[in-house]
Amino acid sequence: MPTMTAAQQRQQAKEQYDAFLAGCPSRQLLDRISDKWVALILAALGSDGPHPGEDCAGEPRSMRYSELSRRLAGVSQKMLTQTLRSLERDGLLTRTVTPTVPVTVTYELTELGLSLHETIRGIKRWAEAHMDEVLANREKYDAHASPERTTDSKDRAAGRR
Amino acid sequence: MPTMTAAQQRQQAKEQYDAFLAGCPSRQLLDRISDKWVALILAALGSDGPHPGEDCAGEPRSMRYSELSRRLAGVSQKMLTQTLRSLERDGLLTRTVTPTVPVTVTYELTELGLSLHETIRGIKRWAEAHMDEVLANREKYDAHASPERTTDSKDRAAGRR
DNA sequence: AGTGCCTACTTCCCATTGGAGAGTAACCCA
DNA sequence: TGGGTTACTCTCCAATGGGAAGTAGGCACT
Repeated sequence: MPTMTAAQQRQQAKEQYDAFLAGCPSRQLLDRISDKWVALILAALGSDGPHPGEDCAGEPRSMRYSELSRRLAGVSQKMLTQTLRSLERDGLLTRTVTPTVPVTVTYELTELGLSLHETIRGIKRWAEAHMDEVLANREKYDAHASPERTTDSKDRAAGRR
Repeated sequence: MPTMTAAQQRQQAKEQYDAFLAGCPSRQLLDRISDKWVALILAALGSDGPHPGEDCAGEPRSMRYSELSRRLAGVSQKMLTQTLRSLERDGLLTRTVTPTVPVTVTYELTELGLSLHETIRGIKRWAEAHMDEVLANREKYDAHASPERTTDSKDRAAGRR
């Protein structure tokens, strides 16, 4: 068996942490929320204008599947269905089927979903306020990293442990 | 040739939207933030206690690679490195290399990263406040969906298979 | 009656993503 | 000189997600 001392520690720490993770619902939710499309669907149903200028139209309303599909056109139908189902499962939105001429399925935020939407709006605001800053940093980083590697040669005098 | 009228509309809408997406930095940032590990790294560097009880230890501090790796043990080394790099690129944290005996690399939130962390903390709070509710909804949904399909008789018109 | 199109999915296929784990460079200690 | 450290990097492989096509129920038109 190959010796492992540091790796062992790491493994141990990991198992402890994993156990903690399994029991930590806030972490589970964080993962759920961190889904790429959840935020967009919430934003759409919460009636945030998709345009950065208008922060929010304010009134959340129900939308049909096709309407959502149009609004978040980047999403595949598969993902849209999947995400909507999981959000319904979590009680963040309701799915209503009306047997009209062509079936009509509408989705609407619940109170719970609405409260999450409010929270997420904070992130949207942050993004709008700081995106140019981030973009600038990104460009600077790319420009600097290409010619010379990330190698900083300035701190060369420190031999301690 | 196969005719497509509704599909055509959809495609058109999609292209319009995609064009919009490309030009919308807030959306780009949303995607970046929605990364599974970004929030966790920010939380770690922002010194949120990993335990749900203690909301936040308050003072953000710099951490070494190995320390982060231990703290977010669920993350693979690859992902950790990758995510840290992208966050550095965006100017959300700084990476400092000290050529000690074994190299020491420390990561620290910038002011920008700190402000984002504050925003994300709101989500953490939401998760902690509502997770039990979500969990309850989820169970109810699963319990109801298992014996009979989601089919509420009128769902039948929706055409599932 | 038959053809065609509608909505809201579902299914198949394949490219990309992410995890596990081993390997690497530079350096010290015994 | 061999082992051990940190912070990565690389390779292999399974899972995820997108694109496109298929499907079910049903009306409208001919």
